[in-house]
Amino acid sequence: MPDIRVDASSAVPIFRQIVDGLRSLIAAGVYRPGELIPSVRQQAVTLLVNPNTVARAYEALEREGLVESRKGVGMVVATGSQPAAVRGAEEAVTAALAEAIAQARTAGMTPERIDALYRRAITGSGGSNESKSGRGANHD
Amino acid sequence: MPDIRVDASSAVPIFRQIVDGLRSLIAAGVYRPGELIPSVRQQAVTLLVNPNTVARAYEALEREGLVESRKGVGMVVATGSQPAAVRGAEEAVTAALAEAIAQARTAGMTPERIDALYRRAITGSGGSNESKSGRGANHD
Amino acid sequence: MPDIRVDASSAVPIFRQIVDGLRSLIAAGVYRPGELIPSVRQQAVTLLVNPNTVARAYEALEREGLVESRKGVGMVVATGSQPAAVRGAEEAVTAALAEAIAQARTAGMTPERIDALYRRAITGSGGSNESKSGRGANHD
Amino acid sequence: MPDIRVDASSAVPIFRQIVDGLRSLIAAGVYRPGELIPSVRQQAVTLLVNPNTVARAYEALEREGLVESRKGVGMVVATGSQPAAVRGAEEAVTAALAEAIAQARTAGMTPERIDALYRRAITGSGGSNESKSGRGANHD
DNA sequence: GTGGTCTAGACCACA
DNA sequence: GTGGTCTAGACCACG
Repeated sequence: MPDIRVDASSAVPIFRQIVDGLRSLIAAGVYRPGELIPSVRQQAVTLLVNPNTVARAYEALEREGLVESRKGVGMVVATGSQPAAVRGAEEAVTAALAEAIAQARTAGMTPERIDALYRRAITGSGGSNESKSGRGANHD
Repeated sequence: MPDIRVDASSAVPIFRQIVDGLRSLIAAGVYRPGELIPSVRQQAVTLLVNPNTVARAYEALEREGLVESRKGVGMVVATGSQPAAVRGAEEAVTAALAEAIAQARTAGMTPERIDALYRRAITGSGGSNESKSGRGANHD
Repeated sequence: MPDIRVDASSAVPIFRQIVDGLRSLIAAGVYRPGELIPSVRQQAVTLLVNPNTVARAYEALEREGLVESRKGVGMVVATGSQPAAVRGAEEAVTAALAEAIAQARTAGMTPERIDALYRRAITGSGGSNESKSGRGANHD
Repeated sequence: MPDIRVDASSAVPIFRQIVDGLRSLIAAGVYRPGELIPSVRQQAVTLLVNPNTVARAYEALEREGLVESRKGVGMVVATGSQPAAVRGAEEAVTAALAEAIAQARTAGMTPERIDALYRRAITGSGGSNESKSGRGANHD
């Protein structure tokens, strides 16, 4: 399923959804080094978004070093991009988690309470890791 | 910490920082029902922001039902606001955590990996509960 | 029951609540011409409001001609004030109704629909005149 | 009447007039789900008000769930907004009517008298349904 | 003194 | 182009 889905009514900007989506696909090995990613115009048609938005996303991916533009050819996945994509995704997730945790701390929550909320959030969203996480967590 | 701090260079809007800060203070019981919160003008001086920005935050707090505006008097903390403030803060944190987790999942991370990132994020930001992860705590 | 009740958390200004309350008491004959109404200070204590607010209300009542200030004595109900109070109350109510109706019209509601809403509003608030109003309207 | 009119000298705030006006247009089906409503700047020019005032109205409409903001695009009418708009408008009118009726009751008016005032208010403002109301009682 | 509203003008991210 | 946010300064009703 080498396709991305974009939610226009989401609070997260469309160009960022595209960046995150492609980074995930590269991290997961769906797009392999050297492979061409869809052209800006094609991607725009596929996702039903403005080409400028796709171009902006591709530009960000290029700055991240995950793709390279080959003149006359298009954007190709960079060599060694897969671990970089994994790292980038983890950094993004860690930053998001840290922000949520900071917000919780300023609200005066104890680490235990934050743990409880995290547990609830991760189990409530399709997760099923309570048996192998080695943590006797009781999610409520 | 009987005061709010505002970071103008943050990505989160100032008025939202004020909302979150006051919600936390109400949740923590610093401001009790019936009590007056600082006036718009006074708060503006304290936080070094424009009065309109404070007014916007107060308006949002009123919509949340945490405070009530008394014309000519000021904004008083609503009765029963404390549990509502706690609930509101937890909902906001849970939503932020859920969003981060969703992002991680789309990047193909395993729950164990997400757990590791969460652990790193919470210990690196002032937390200190990694030793007691046996979790005898009752999180509710 | 010659007392007024004031709701500080209401949207209608306190001074107006006092005006409306006293006007109603005069219209109902509870306060009769020549009779003294409570002093500003006493009324302020009774209603738990700012004396300035009571003074403002009394001023409005005096402008309406419902009460007169007798120097050294206090505010007395004016002669012939009862029908004037009735008239004033009806004018206020008519104005409020007209405003609601105008709002409904700009929303594109038909007179029949407005009638239905009015019927529902008046029966739902302690009224019991659906039998004598002779209207077969179905209030939904 | 595919347009809104704003009365700056009215007691009702301009931004609320805009909210009510657009809600009516959505309720009437003039603006359909998915459609763009006039941009903040354009609406400001049309109504001769400050863009901030329009933005404030649009923000309120978004909180009501009647429109959604698409960054860089504009405000689009939300799906299922039409019945919601009708409901919202009727709730507002009913509340206004109920408030007027409550005021009348505290003034000691009988339901019949209130009916008479309502009749007068609705016929005096462009209505013409007094002939089909089947009501023998025309109290004025 | 209080909050509520409006104007004017600016900068930003996004599409 | 769009909406989102912030500043500055003003006027108003209310208590």
